[in-house]
Amino acid sequence: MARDTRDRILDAASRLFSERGFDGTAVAEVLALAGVRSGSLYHFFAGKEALAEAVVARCADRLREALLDPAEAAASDPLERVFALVGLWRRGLENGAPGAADPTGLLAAELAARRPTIGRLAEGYGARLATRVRGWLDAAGPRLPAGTDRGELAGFVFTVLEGATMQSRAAGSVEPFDRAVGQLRLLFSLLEGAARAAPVPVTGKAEQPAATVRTDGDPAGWRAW
Amino acid sequence: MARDTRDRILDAASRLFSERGFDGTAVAEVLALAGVRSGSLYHFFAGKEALAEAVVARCADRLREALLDPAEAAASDPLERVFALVGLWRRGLENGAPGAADPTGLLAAELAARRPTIGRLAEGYGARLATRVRGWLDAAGPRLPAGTDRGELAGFVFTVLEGATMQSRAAGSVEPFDRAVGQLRLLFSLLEGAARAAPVPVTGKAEQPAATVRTDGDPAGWRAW
DNA sequence: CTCTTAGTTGAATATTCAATCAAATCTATA
DNA sequence: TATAGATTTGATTGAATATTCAACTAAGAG
Repeated sequence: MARDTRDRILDAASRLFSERGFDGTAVAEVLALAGVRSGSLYHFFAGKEALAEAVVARCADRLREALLDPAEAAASDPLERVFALVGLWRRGLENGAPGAADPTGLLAAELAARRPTIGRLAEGYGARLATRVRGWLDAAGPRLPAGTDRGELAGFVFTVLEGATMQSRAAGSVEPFDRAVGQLRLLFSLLEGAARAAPVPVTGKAEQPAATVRTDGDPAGWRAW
Repeated sequence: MARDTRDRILDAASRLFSERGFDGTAVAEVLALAGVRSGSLYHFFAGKEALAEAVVARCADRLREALLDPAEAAASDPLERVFALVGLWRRGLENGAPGAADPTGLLAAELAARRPTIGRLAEGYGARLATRVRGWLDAAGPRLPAGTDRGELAGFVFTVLEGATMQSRAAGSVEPFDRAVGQLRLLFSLLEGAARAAPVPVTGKAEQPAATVRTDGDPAGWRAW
Protein backbone atom coordinates (compact mmCIF):
# COMPACT_ATOMS: atom_id res chain seq x y z
CA MET A 1 0.00 0.00 0.00
CA ALA A 2 1.57 3.23 -1.22
CA ARG A 3 0.28 5.44 1.58
CA ASP A 4 1.86 3.08 4.03
CA THR A 5 5.21 3.05 2.24
CA ARG A 6 5.42 6.79 2.12
CA ASP A 7 4.64 7.08 5.82
CA ARG A 8 7.16 4.37 6.68
CA ILE A 9 9.80 6.35 4.87
CA LEU A 10 8.82 9.57 6.66
CA ASP A 11 8.79 7.82 10.05
CA ALA A 12 12.22 6.35 9.43
CA ALA A 13 13.64 9.62 8.17
CA SER A 14 12.14 11.63 11.02
CA ARG A 15 13.67 9.31 13.54
CA LEU A 16 17.11 9.14 11.96
CA PHE A 17 17.27 12.86 11.24
CA SER A 18 16.41 13.49 14.90
CA GLU A 19 19.19 11.22 16.08
CA ARG A 20 21.92 12.00 13.59
CA GLY A 21 20.91 15.17 11.80
CA PHE A 22 20.33 15.45 8.09
CA ASP A 23 23.90 15.23 6.80
CA GLY A 24 24.77 12.59 9.33
CA THR A 25 22.02 10.30 8.05
CA ALA A 26 22.61 8.34 4.86
CA VAL A 27 19.70 7.63 2.57
CA ALA A 28 20.70 3.99 2.79
CA GLU A 29 19.98 4.07 6.53
CA VAL A 30 16.51 5.49 5.94
CA LEU A 31 15.89 2.76 3.39
CA ALA A 32 16.99 0.04 5.77
CA LEU A 33 14.87 1.32 8.64
CA ALA A 34 11.84 1.85 6.44
CA GLY A 35 12.28 -1.51 4.72
CA VAL A 36 12.09 -0.16 1.18
CA ARG A 37 14.46 0.15 -1.76
CA SER A 38 15.86 3.36 -3.18
CA GLY A 39 13.60 3.44 -6.22
CA SER A 40 10.56 3.56 -3.94
CA LEU A 41 11.94 6.41 -1.93
CA TYR A 42 12.72 8.46 -5.03
CA HIS A 43 9.31 7.66 -6.44
CA PHE A 44 7.76 9.59 -3.55
CA PHE A 45 10.42 12.22 -2.86
CA ALA A 46 12.50 14.09 -5.41
CA GLY A 47 15.65 13.84 -3.30
CA LYS A 48 17.08 13.74 0.18
CA GLU A 49 16.36 17.39 0.86
CA ALA A 50 12.81 17.00 -0.40
CA LEU A 51 12.46 14.17 2.09
CA ALA A 52 13.65 16.40 4.90
CA GLU A 53 11.23 19.06 3.79
CA ALA A 54 8.41 16.55 3.81
CA VAL A 55 9.41 15.46 7.32
CA VAL A 56 9.25 19.07 8.54
CA ALA A 57 5.99 19.71 6.72
CA ARG A 58 4.47 16.62 8.29
CA CYS A 59 5.58 17.72 11.75
CA ALA A 60 3.91 21.05 11.11
CA ASP A 61 0.73 19.37 9.85
CA ARG A 62 0.59 17.12 12.86
CA LEU A 63 1.52 19.69 15.45
CA ARG A 64 -2.02 20.27 16.60
CA GLU A 65 -3.12 16.68 16.61
CA ALA A 66 0.06 15.17 18.01
CA LEU A 67 1.17 17.76 20.51
CA LEU A 68 -1.02 20.78 21.07
CA ASP A 69 -4.42 19.14 21.42
CA PRO A 70 -3.20 16.28 23.62
CA ALA A 71 -1.38 18.73 25.88
CA GLU A 72 -4.49 20.83 26.16
CA ALA A 73 -6.61 17.78 26.92
CA ALA A 74 -4.19 16.53 29.55
CA ALA A 75 -4.59 19.41 31.97
CA SER A 76 -7.35 21.85 32.73
CA ASP A 77 -4.98 24.35 34.33
CA PRO A 78 -3.65 26.54 31.52
CA LEU A 79 -0.15 26.76 32.94
CA GLU A 80 0.00 23.03 33.52
CA ARG A 81 -0.81 22.60 29.88
CA VAL A 82 2.57 24.06 29.08
CA PHE A 83 4.20 21.33 31.10
CA ALA A 84 1.98 18.66 29.63
CA LEU A 85 3.33 19.72 26.27
CA VAL A 86 6.84 19.48 27.69
CA GLY A 87 6.04 15.98 28.89
CA LEU A 88 4.87 14.90 25.45
CA TRP A 89 8.03 16.35 23.93
CA ARG A 90 10.08 14.44 26.43
CA ARG A 91 8.43 11.19 25.42
CA GLY A 92 9.49 11.73 21.87
CA LEU A 93 12.99 12.38 23.08
CA GLU A 94 13.07 9.11 24.97
CA ASN A 95 11.65 6.70 22.49
CA GLY A 96 11.89 8.49 19.15
CA ALA A 97 8.15 8.26 18.69
CA PRO A 98 6.90 10.41 15.87
CA GLY A 99 4.85 13.41 16.87
CA ALA A 100 7.03 14.68 19.66
CA ALA A 101 10.56 16.03 20.00
CA ASP A 102 10.12 17.05 16.39
CA PRO A 103 13.40 17.68 14.59
CA THR A 104 12.14 20.86 12.94
CA GLY A 105 14.54 23.21 14.68
CA LEU A 106 17.48 20.89 14.13
CA LEU A 107 16.72 20.43 10.45
CA ALA A 108 16.15 24.14 10.00
CA ALA A 109 19.49 24.95 11.57
CA GLU A 110 21.12 22.50 9.18
CA LEU A 111 19.19 23.20 6.00
CA ALA A 112 17.59 26.64 6.04
CA ALA A 113 20.55 28.20 4.26
CA ARG A 114 20.46 25.75 1.38
CA ARG A 115 16.72 25.13 1.28
CA PRO A 116 14.81 28.17 2.58
CA THR A 117 11.43 26.41 2.39
CA ILE A 118 12.49 24.25 5.29
CA GLY A 119 13.41 27.32 7.27
CA ARG A 120 10.00 28.80 6.64
CA LEU A 121 8.15 25.61 7.51
CA ALA A 122 10.08 25.27 10.74
CA GLU A 123 9.46 28.90 11.56
CA GLY A 124 5.76 28.33 11.01
CA TYR A 125 5.91 25.34 13.32
CA GLY A 126 7.57 27.36 16.06
CA ALA A 127 5.14 30.22 15.60
CA ARG A 128 2.08 27.98 15.82
CA LEU A 129 3.39 26.21 18.87
CA ALA A 130 4.14 29.53 20.53
CA THR A 131 0.74 30.90 19.56
CA ARG A 132 -1.07 28.04 21.25
CA VAL A 133 1.14 28.29 24.31
CA ARG A 134 0.47 31.99 24.35
CA GLY A 135 -3.22 31.19 24.36
CA TRP A 136 -2.72 29.14 27.51
CA LEU A 137 -0.73 31.93 29.08
CA ASP A 138 -3.50 34.37 28.23
CA ALA A 139 -6.02 32.01 29.80
CA ALA A 140 -4.01 32.21 33.00
CA GLY A 141 -5.28 35.77 33.26
CA PRO A 142 -4.14 37.58 36.40
CA ARG A 143 -1.96 34.66 37.53
CA LEU A 144 0.84 36.22 35.46
CA PRO A 145 1.90 39.80 36.06
CA ALA A 146 0.20 42.42 33.92
CA GLY A 147 3.50 43.50 32.37
CA THR A 148 4.39 40.06 31.08
CA ASP A 149 4.87 39.74 27.34
CA ARG A 150 3.06 36.45 26.96
CA GLY A 151 4.05 35.98 23.35
CA GLU A 152 7.74 36.31 24.15
CA LEU A 153 7.37 33.97 27.09
CA ALA A 154 5.69 31.37 24.89
CA GLY A 155 8.54 31.63 22.41
CA PHE A 156 10.99 31.22 25.23
CA VAL A 157 9.40 27.92 26.21
CA PHE A 158 10.17 26.66 22.72
CA THR A 159 13.74 27.95 22.86
CA VAL A 160 14.31 26.09 26.10
CA LEU A 161 12.81 22.93 24.61
CA GLU A 162 15.17 23.11 21.64
CA GLY A 163 18.25 23.84 23.75
CA ALA A 164 17.47 21.14 26.26
CA THR A 165 16.77 18.64 23.50
CA MET A 166 20.11 19.28 21.92
CA GLN A 167 21.91 18.93 25.23
CA SER A 168 20.15 15.69 25.98
CA ARG A 169 21.13 14.28 22.60
CA ALA A 170 24.73 15.21 23.29
CA ALA A 171 24.60 13.61 26.70
CA GLY A 172 22.68 10.56 25.52
CA SER A 173 20.31 11.06 28.47
CA VAL A 174 17.13 12.94 29.33
CA GLU A 175 18.71 14.41 32.44
CA PRO A 176 19.74 17.74 30.89
CA PHE A 177 16.21 18.06 29.55
CA ASP A 178 14.67 17.45 32.94
CA ARG A 179 16.95 19.95 34.61
CA ALA A 180 16.06 22.67 32.13
CA VAL A 181 12.38 21.95 32.66
CA GLY A 182 12.89 22.40 36.37
CA GLN A 183 14.17 25.90 35.77
CA LEU A 184 11.29 26.64 33.46
CA ARG A 185 9.02 25.67 36.31
CA LEU A 186 10.90 28.05 38.53
CA LEU A 187 10.30 30.84 36.05
CA PHE A 188 6.58 30.14 36.06
CA SER A 189 6.32 29.96 39.82
CA LEU A 190 8.19 33.26 40.10
CA LEU A 191 5.82 34.85 37.65
CA GLU A 192 2.85 33.64 39.67
CA GLY A 193 4.43 34.86 42.87
CA ALA A 194 5.07 38.24 41.38
CA ALA A 195 1.52 38.54 40.13
CA ARG A 196 0.16 37.83 43.61
CA ALA A 197 2.60 40.13 45.37
CA ALA A 198 2.06 43.18 43.23
CA PRO A 199 -0.86 44.26 41.08
CA VAL A 200 1.62 46.50 39.17
CA PRO A 201 4.41 45.05 37.04
CA VAL A 202 7.28 43.79 39.16
CA THR A 203 9.67 44.98 36.49
CA GLY A 204 9.11 48.68 36.94
CA LYS A 205 12.01 51.02 36.05
CA ALA A 206 12.72 51.93 39.64
CA GLU A 207 14.12 48.48 40.13
CA GLN A 208 16.62 48.53 37.28
CA PRO A 209 20.13 47.54 38.39
CA ALA A 210 22.61 50.35 38.02
CA ALA A 211 25.56 48.34 36.73
CA THR A 212 27.18 49.25 33.43
CA VAL A 213 27.66 46.55 30.88
CA ARG A 214 30.02 46.82 27.98
CA THR A 215 28.36 44.73 25.33
CA ASP A 216 27.45 45.57 21.77
CA GLY A 217 23.88 45.41 20.66
CA ASP A 218 21.77 45.26 23.78
CA PRO A 219 19.00 42.65 23.44
CA ALA A 220 15.76 44.27 22.46
CA GLY A 221 13.80 43.00 25.41
CA TRP A 222 15.62 44.41 28.35
CA ARG A 223 14.81 48.10 27.93
CA ALA A 224 11.26 47.21 28.87
CA TRP A 225 12.23 46.73 32.48
CA MET B 1 55.21 28.35 10.59
CA ALA B 2 53.60 25.15 11.80
CA ARG B 3 51.92 26.69 14.83
CA ASP B 4 50.25 29.18 12.58
CA THR B 5 49.09 26.54 10.12
CA ARG B 6 47.57 24.39 12.80
CA ASP B 7 45.71 27.36 14.24
CA ARG B 8 44.49 28.46 10.85
CA ILE B 9 43.04 25.02 10.30
CA LEU B 10 41.36 25.06 13.72
CA ASP B 11 39.96 28.55 13.12
CA ALA B 12 38.57 27.53 9.75
CA ALA B 13 37.13 24.30 11.07
CA SER B 14 35.60 25.98 14.11
CA ARG B 15 33.88 28.50 11.92
CA LEU B 16 32.59 26.07 9.34
CA PHE B 17 31.51 23.49 11.90
CA SER B 18 29.55 26.26 13.67
CA GLU B 19 27.80 27.26 10.48
CA ARG B 20 27.21 23.91 8.87
CA GLY B 21 27.78 21.29 11.53
CA PHE B 22 30.36 18.53 11.33
CA ASP B 23 28.82 16.30 8.69
CA GLY B 24 27.67 19.27 6.66
CA THR B 25 31.22 20.57 6.36
CA ALA B 26 33.58 18.95 3.87
CA VAL B 27 37.27 18.74 4.67
CA ALA B 28 37.86 20.45 1.33
CA GLU B 29 35.99 23.49 2.60
CA VAL B 30 38.15 23.66 5.71
CA LEU B 31 41.22 23.42 3.50
CA ALA B 32 40.04 26.23 1.25
CA LEU B 33 39.21 28.55 4.14
CA ALA B 34 42.44 27.79 5.96
CA GLY B 35 44.52 28.11 2.80
CA VAL B 36 46.31 24.78 3.22
CA ARG B 37 46.42 21.48 1.35
CA SER B 38 45.11 18.19 2.59
CA GLY B 39 48.50 16.72 3.45
CA SER B 40 49.09 19.53 5.93
CA LEU B 41 45.78 18.98 7.62
CA TYR B 42 46.36 15.25 8.02
CA HIS B 43 49.86 15.90 9.28
CA PHE B 44 48.40 17.71 12.28
CA PHE B 45 45.15 15.82 12.73
CA ALA B 46 44.61 12.08 12.33
CA GLY B 47 41.25 12.59 10.63
CA LYS B 48 38.15 14.73 10.40
CA GLU B 49 36.82 13.59 13.75
CA ALA B 50 40.16 14.24 15.39
CA LEU B 51 39.96 17.76 13.97
CA ALA B 52 36.52 18.25 15.53
CA GLU B 53 37.85 16.95 18.81
CA ALA B 54 40.72 19.41 18.64
CA VAL B 55 38.27 22.22 17.94
CA VAL B 56 36.23 21.30 21.03
CA ALA B 57 39.34 20.86 23.15
CA ARG B 58 40.59 24.27 22.08
CA CYS B 59 37.25 25.87 22.95
CA ALA B 60 37.49 24.29 26.37
CA ASP B 61 41.09 25.45 26.81
CA ARG B 62 40.19 28.97 25.83
CA LEU B 63 36.94 29.22 27.71
CA ARG B 64 38.41 31.16 30.58
CA GLU B 65 40.55 33.50 28.55
CA ALA B 66 38.09 34.11 25.72
CA LEU B 67 34.75 34.19 27.52
CA LEU B 68 34.74 33.88 31.27
CA ASP B 69 37.46 36.35 32.22
CA PRO B 70 36.38 39.04 29.73
CA ALA B 71 32.77 38.74 30.92
CA GLU B 72 33.91 39.08 34.50
CA ALA B 73 36.03 42.10 33.65
CA ALA B 74 33.21 43.77 31.73
CA ALA B 75 30.91 44.26 34.66
CA SER B 76 31.33 44.64 38.39
CA ASP B 77 27.79 43.58 39.16
CA PRO B 78 27.79 39.77 39.42
CA LEU B 79 24.42 39.37 37.74
CA GLU B 80 25.39 41.69 34.93
CA ARG B 81 28.40 39.51 34.36
CA VAL B 82 26.04 36.82 33.18
CA PHE B 83 24.73 39.17 30.53
CA ALA B 84 28.21 40.31 29.61
CA LEU B 85 28.96 36.68 28.86
CA VAL B 86 25.78 36.49 26.80
CA GLY B 87 26.91 39.57 24.90
CA LEU B 88 30.27 38.02 24.10
CA TRP B 89 28.55 34.85 22.92
CA ARG B 90 26.33 36.93 20.71
CA ARG B 91 29.35 38.54 19.07
CA GLY B 92 30.62 35.15 18.10
CA LEU B 93 27.25 34.35 16.65
CA GLU B 94 27.30 37.45 14.50
CA ASN B 95 30.75 37.39 13.06
CA GLY B 96 32.00 33.85 13.59
CA ALA B 97 34.89 35.08 15.68
CA PRO B 98 36.64 32.31 17.52
CA GLY B 99 36.22 32.32 21.24
CA ALA B 100 32.51 32.90 21.43
CA ALA B 101 29.40 31.04 20.32
CA ASP B 102 31.55 27.96 20.60
CA PRO B 103 30.19 24.99 18.67
CA THR B 104 30.84 22.57 21.51
CA GLY B 105 27.22 21.70 22.15
CA LEU B 106 26.46 21.37 18.47
CA LEU B 107 29.45 19.14 17.85
CA ALA B 108 28.68 17.05 20.91
CA ALA B 109 25.11 16.53 19.76
CA GLU B 110 26.45 15.36 16.41
CA LEU B 111 29.45 13.35 17.48
CA ALA B 112 29.19 12.20 21.08
CA ALA B 113 27.69 8.88 20.06
CA ARG B 114 30.47 8.02 17.65
CA ARG B 115 33.33 9.71 19.48
CA PRO B 116 32.66 9.83 23.23
CA THR B 117 35.75 11.95 23.95
CA ILE B 118 34.06 14.86 22.26
CA GLY B 119 31.01 14.38 24.44
CA ARG B 120 33.15 14.45 27.55
CA LEU B 121 35.10 17.51 26.44
CA ALA B 122 31.90 19.39 25.67
CA GLU B 123 30.42 18.33 28.97
CA GLY B 124 33.50 19.68 30.71
CA TYR B 125 33.10 22.93 28.83
CA GLY B 126 29.49 23.29 29.90
CA ALA B 127 30.31 22.38 33.48
CA ARG B 128 33.12 24.93 33.72
CA LEU B 129 31.00 27.65 32.21
CA ALA B 130 28.18 26.86 34.59
CA THR B 131 30.57 26.74 37.53
CA ARG B 132 31.85 30.23 36.83
CA VAL B 133 28.34 31.55 36.28
CA ARG B 134 27.34 29.88 39.51
CA GLY B 135 30.16 31.77 41.19
CA TRP B 136 28.66 35.02 39.99
CA LEU B 137 25.23 33.97 41.19
CA ASP B 138 26.71 33.13 44.58
CA ALA B 139 28.36 36.55 44.67
CA ALA B 140 24.93 38.09 44.23
CA GLY B 141 24.25 36.91 47.78
CA PRO B 142 20.82 37.90 49.06
CA ARG B 143 19.79 39.41 45.76
CA LEU B 144 18.57 35.95 44.77
CA PRO B 145 16.08 34.11 46.96
CA ALA B 146 17.58 31.81 49.55
CA GLY B 147 15.85 28.77 48.05
CA THR B 148 17.36 29.22 44.60
CA ASP B 149 19.48 26.36 43.30
CA ARG B 150 22.23 28.50 41.83
CA GLY B 151 23.99 25.64 40.11
CA GLU B 152 20.85 24.63 38.25
CA LEU B 153 20.18 28.24 37.31
CA ALA B 154 23.71 28.58 35.93
CA GLY B 155 23.22 25.46 33.84
CA PHE B 156 19.94 26.85 32.59
CA VAL B 157 21.70 29.94 31.29
CA PHE B 158 23.84 27.68 29.15
CA THR B 159 20.82 25.72 27.92
CA VAL B 160 19.14 28.92 26.82
CA LEU B 161 22.31 30.04 25.08
CA GLU B 162 22.48 26.80 23.12
CA GLY B 163 18.81 26.78 22.19
CA ALA B 164 18.83 30.42 21.16
CA THR B 165 21.99 29.91 19.13
CA MET B 166 20.45 27.07 17.22
CA GLN B 167 17.32 29.05 16.51
CA SER B 168 19.30 32.04 15.32
CA ARG B 169 21.28 29.86 12.95
CA ALA B 170 18.06 28.46 11.53
CA ALA B 171 16.65 31.95 11.13
CA GLY B 172 19.87 33.42 9.77
CA SER B 173 19.43 36.29 12.22
CA VAL B 174 20.33 37.19 15.80
CA GLU B 175 16.76 38.13 16.58
CA PRO B 176 15.72 34.82 18.13
CA PHE B 177 18.82 35.01 20.30
CA ASP B 178 17.99 38.49 21.50
CA ARG B 179 14.43 37.54 22.31
CA ALA B 180 15.55 34.60 24.40
CA VAL B 181 17.99 36.81 26.26
CA GLY B 182 15.14 39.20 27.03
CA GLN B 183 13.30 36.38 28.77
CA LEU B 184 16.41 35.36 30.64
CA ARG B 185 16.56 38.94 31.89
CA LEU B 186 12.96 38.60 32.99
CA LEU B 187 13.85 35.52 34.96
CA PHE B 188 16.64 37.34 36.72
CA SER B 189 14.57 40.37 37.54
CA LEU B 190 11.82 38.14 38.92
CA LEU B 191 14.34 36.38 41.11
CA GLU B 192 15.58 39.70 42.45
CA GLY B 193 12.07 40.88 43.03
CA ALA B 194 11.22 37.73 44.89
CA ALA B 195 14.29 38.03 47.08
CA ARG B 196 13.37 41.58 48.04
CA ALA B 197 9.72 40.81 48.62
CA ALA B 198 10.33 37.95 50.98
CA PRO B 199 13.17 37.38 53.43
CA VAL B 200 12.07 33.73 53.49
CA PRO B 201 12.41 31.54 50.39
CA VAL B 202 9.79 32.25 47.75
CA THR B 203 9.15 28.54 47.75
CA GLY B 204 8.24 28.59 51.40
CA LYS B 205 5.06 26.69 52.26
CA ALA B 206 2.99 29.76 53.07
CA GLU B 207 3.31 31.00 49.51
CA GLN B 208 3.17 27.69 47.75
CA PRO B 209 1.20 27.97 44.51
CA ALA B 210 -1.48 25.41 43.76
CA ALA B 211 0.95 23.56 41.46
CA THR B 212 3.96 22.01 43.14
CA VAL B 213 7.07 24.01 42.44
CA ARG B 214 10.55 22.54 42.60
CA THR B 215 13.81 24.32 41.94
CA ASP B 216 15.92 21.19 41.93
CA GLY B 217 15.20 20.12 38.38
CA ASP B 218 12.60 17.56 39.33
CA PRO B 219 9.94 17.67 36.62
CA ALA B 220 7.62 15.38 38.54
CA GLY B 221 4.75 17.85 38.45
CA TRP B 222 3.39 17.00 35.09
CA ARG B 223 3.09 13.35 35.90
CA ALA B 224 0.30 14.30 38.24
CA TRP B 225 -1.94 14.91 35.32
C1' DC C 1 -9.44 -10.69 -19.30
C1' DT C 2 -6.74 -6.54 -21.02
C1' DC C 3 -4.77 -2.25 -20.37
C1' DT C 4 -2.94 1.55 -17.85
C1' DT C 5 -0.92 3.52 -14.07
C1' DA C 6 1.23 3.22 -9.65
C1' DG C 7 4.60 1.22 -7.05
C1' DT C 8 8.83 -1.63 -6.33
C1' DT C 9 13.26 -3.82 -7.21
C1' DG C 10 18.09 -3.48 -7.26
C1' DA C 11 22.12 -2.99 -10.17
C1' DA C 12 24.53 0.70 -12.06
C1' DT C 13 26.22 5.45 -12.32
C1' DA C 14 28.51 9.76 -11.47
C1' DT C 15 30.01 12.47 -7.97
C1' DT C 16 31.80 13.57 -3.67
C1' DC C 17 34.24 12.43 0.12
C1' DA C 18 38.10 11.53 3.58
C1' DA C 19 42.45 10.08 3.41
C1' DT C 20 47.03 8.43 1.50
C1' DC C 21 51.59 8.97 -0.05
C1' DA C 22 55.85 10.06 -2.63
C1' DA C 23 58.25 13.96 -3.52
C1' DA C 24 59.50 18.59 -2.70
C1' DT C 25 60.43 22.38 0.28
C1' DC C 26 61.35 24.56 4.61
C1' DT C 27 63.52 25.04 9.15
C1' DA C 28 66.72 24.44 12.77
C1' DT C 29 71.04 22.81 14.35
C1' DA C 30 75.82 21.38 14.39
C1' DT D 1 77.54 24.07 4.49
C1' DA D 2 75.31 19.56 5.34
C1' DT D 3 71.90 17.03 7.61
C1' DA D 4 67.80 15.57 9.83
C1' DG D 5 63.37 16.36 10.84
C1' DA D 6 59.26 19.15 10.12
C1' DT D 7 56.09 20.80 6.97
C1' DT D 8 53.80 21.22 2.62
C1' DT D 9 52.29 19.97 -1.99
C1' DG D 10 48.93 17.91 -4.80
C1' DA D 11 47.77 13.89 -7.55
C1' DT D 12 45.70 9.73 -6.53
C1' DT D 13 42.91 6.20 -4.28
C1' DG D 14 39.09 3.63 -2.64
C1' DA D 15 34.89 4.06 -0.36
C1' DA D 16 30.61 6.15 0.37
C1' DT D 17 26.98 8.80 -1.28
C1' DA D 18 22.60 10.29 -3.61
C1' DT D 19 20.40 9.20 -7.51
C1' DT D 20 19.02 6.98 -11.96
C1' DC D 21 16.73 3.72 -14.74
C1' DA D 22 15.13 -0.54 -17.07
C1' DA D 23 12.49 -4.16 -15.81
C1' DC D 24 9.11 -6.17 -13.07
C1' DT D 25 4.94 -6.49 -10.12
C1' DA D 26 0.66 -4.85 -8.18
C1' DA D 27 -3.67 -2.57 -8.30
C1' DG D 28 -7.64 -0.66 -10.32
C1' DA D 29 -10.80 0.33 -14.14
C1' DG D 30 -13.33 -1.03 -18.11
